[in-house]
Amino acid sequence: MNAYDFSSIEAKWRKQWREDQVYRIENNSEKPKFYVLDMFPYPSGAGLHVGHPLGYIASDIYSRYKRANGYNVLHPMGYDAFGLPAEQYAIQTGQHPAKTTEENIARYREQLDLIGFSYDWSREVRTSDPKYYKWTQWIFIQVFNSWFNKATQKAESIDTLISIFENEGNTEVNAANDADYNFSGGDWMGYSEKRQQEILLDYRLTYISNSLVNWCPALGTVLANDEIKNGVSERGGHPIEQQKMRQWSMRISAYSERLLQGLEKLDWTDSLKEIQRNWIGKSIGAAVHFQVADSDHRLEIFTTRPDTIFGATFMVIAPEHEFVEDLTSNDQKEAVEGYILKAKAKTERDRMSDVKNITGVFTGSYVEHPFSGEKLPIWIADYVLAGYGTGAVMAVPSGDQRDWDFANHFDLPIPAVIEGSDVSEGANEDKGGVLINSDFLNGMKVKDAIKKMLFELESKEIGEKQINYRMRDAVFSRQRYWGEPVPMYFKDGVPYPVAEKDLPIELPEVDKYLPTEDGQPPLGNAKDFTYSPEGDNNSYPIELNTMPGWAGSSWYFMRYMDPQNSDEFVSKDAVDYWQNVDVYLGGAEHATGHLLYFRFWTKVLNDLGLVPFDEPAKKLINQGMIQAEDGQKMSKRYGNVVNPDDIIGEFGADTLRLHEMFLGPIEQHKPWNTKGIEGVHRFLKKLWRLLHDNDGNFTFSEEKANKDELKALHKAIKKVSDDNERFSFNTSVSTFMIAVNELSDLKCNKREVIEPLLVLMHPHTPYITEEVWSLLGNKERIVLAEWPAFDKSHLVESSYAYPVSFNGKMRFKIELPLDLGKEEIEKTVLASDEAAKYLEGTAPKKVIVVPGKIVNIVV
RNA sequence: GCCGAAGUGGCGGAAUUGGUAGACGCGCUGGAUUCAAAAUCCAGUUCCUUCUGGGAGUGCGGGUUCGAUUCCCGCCUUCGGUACCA
Repeated sequence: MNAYDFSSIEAKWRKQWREDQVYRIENNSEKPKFYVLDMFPYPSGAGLHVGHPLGYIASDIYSRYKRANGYNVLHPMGYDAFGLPAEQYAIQTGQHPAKTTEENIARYREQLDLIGFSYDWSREVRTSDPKYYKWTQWIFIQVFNSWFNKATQKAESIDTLISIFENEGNTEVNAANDADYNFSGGDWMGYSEKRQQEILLDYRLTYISNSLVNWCPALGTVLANDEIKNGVSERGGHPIEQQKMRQWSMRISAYSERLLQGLEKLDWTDSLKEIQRNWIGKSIGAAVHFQVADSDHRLEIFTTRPDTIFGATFMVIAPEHEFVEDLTSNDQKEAVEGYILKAKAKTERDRMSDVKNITGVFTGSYVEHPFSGEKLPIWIADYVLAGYGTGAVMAVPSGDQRDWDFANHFDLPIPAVIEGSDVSEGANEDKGGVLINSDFLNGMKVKDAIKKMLFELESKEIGEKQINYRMRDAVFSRQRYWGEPVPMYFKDGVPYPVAEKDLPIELPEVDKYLPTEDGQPPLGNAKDFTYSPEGDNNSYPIELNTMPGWAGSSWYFMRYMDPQNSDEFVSKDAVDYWQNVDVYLGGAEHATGHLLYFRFWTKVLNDLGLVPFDEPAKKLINQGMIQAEDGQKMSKRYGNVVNPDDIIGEFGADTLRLHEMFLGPIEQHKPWNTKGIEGVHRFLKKLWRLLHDNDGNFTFSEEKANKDELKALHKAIKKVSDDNERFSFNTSVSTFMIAVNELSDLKCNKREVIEPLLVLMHPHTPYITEEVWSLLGNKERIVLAEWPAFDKSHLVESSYAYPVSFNGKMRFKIELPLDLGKEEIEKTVLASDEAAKYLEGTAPKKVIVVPGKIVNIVV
């Protein structure tokens, strides 16, 4: 044996570990469980660059560390394999996306294997595998067969709703729904099956609706709100249009409150929780009904400031508001129609870039102010959004800047209702003031005035307290090929779920991946894509939309627990043992997408009694991005991609792992640094030299370790344990370096010290530690070794070099026994020659002594 | 605009509970070894300075404290989220 030959060492152990199946984990164990999960990747054609494995390395270190500490650690990996790029490629080349996906996965696997991860690959999942998406479809059907009971704040089986309908109709039921009609139990019993199914669809947790969606013509599909950034598609940056389309949606809005409250008990970063809170967007206010003058209509508005109602001088409704036509007077008809036409023509982007441009039109109608009786004009303006609240607001120009801008532009009155407001300059949105010009609210503080007004509104029956959420239901249809088929067929225009025994509905073959000529999604190209339920000779059309990318990733963590189960999505035993994820690692960019849907599905499955927890991941760590050396994003386009395979070829996987960790804190963004890699590589060579003589022969000693050697070791045990516990893997690397430097200085290659050190380092650098471990004659793999116990007696010192400060500035050190009392310390320090120099003969004003820490002298 | 996170040497970063600022590594400088190089080793490396010493210093300005990178107030910059949410 000679120099540190990482290539052959790593190849040897890669093979050996695979043969020994050292990373295989059982569902039955006496040990406590621990679940460490990485966000699984989409296998793109470009392969991995050095930024991708950062989080995987960190989670691998943590998994190995936990395993060494006696846990049964579930640490799996798989692929989020459905997605747009494979399909775009298929459209261009005609290759089946399954084929390119397969190839990309093989490439990913090769790269991941080189790095030496401890994944239990027997548990791999792929969302595009029919054996997997069978259960995605099955969960979809469970969601379809559920409704949300607002009284219990839980999803329940649709059967309980049906029996309520049979007995008492829908007037009393408190459900999340889209039904704007009432019926009695008798009515229900008299309805046709079709009508009943249509009604149920308004209550189901997944439902079909004709709703305004974000249509992306370039991608040929609709997109969810979280897939749009700055008014264009996140993928590709294409323009978005608002369109009414028939879509499947999921009623995530029913879970707004629980998704919000659930954040409290999660150990996620504050910034990530804040992003989710903002996205959910809870606001507490009041719904107020304004009687439209000379009309039967009552205009319902939402406001968070009911106290400012006396400052309302006009109403504004969205261009899409349902009353637009009814409220438009004859002489305003032309103007209104022109305005609405213009508003419709604007894309999302135009509207956003047009914020400063104030537009609007008067309808010709008025409402009556419920307290003053004054007539207030109703305007239409696109600064009011149809999708939020009721799509109508009472405009209080002195209290809301947007209303102020609008009033200022159209010359409408701006009366102040808060003391001290300067309405000539702008609105006063401060909630700390006192009410004026407001009848019975005069002199009250805003908070009290809101309470009083709510009471008045409710007693006059013209309004009530209301809570609104910004988060909308999630569109669940994609007009694409490469996704899970929706397991629904249509009979008489009504959707029915496919029977469980007929799942999965497999993706049919098509001859082209584009929409059909009559505008159907790509699945419309399939021949005979129909379904015949048992006992029915007819065949019915199957839903042609596929599921969105987030479907498979919303529950994958459960499948890893029991990946081969063909009878259940996961067995009760497995999910009871493994529970939810203890540590989840991934990027913060999934804050409003994956991480919300992931929580949502978990809550639904929990409500339905299918899993015993209602949050998927207790702790979440967001790893930062590695930028290219030039500070830019690492991308093929800029030609600055660093491939981990190349680094491994030149320095080995241990060096790559160590270097990625040494770059800085895991959650921080940081540029790749090629120079620094030689430093960690040198360190590994130094470790190697510690155990090899000048001729390259392996050498070590069986002698007992002395005090200094044990001190160096136990200092490292303590520090590395602490650091690993708090995911500070960069500082554990520097601790290894310090330990090896000290042992090199001490010329210590004693087994008693080296073996525990190897175990400490093993999570970071599995290959070299396993090699040395086996050279030391160990038969068991280091992968299975126990974490060394820390013994603080090795660190106990009898004296300490006290830093002595004058006015907080460290001047010199003085070695004193640690058992010395405060007074003696003070006396000894003040009597020292060193101190005399700084005291210059004067007595100190004050002396602070913190035993074992510091001495500070004030002069 | 609003919300969140962060600003420390030439560079990546460390300082975990208010207690020696700059650990560890890179880079750089000088030296040893070598015919030479690679590799390795040793010493130095925050800045200023009148250099056996002194002064300044953790984005900027204040404050609390014997003592502040750490706590408080006000600003600046960078990054991330969000974008008329009533």
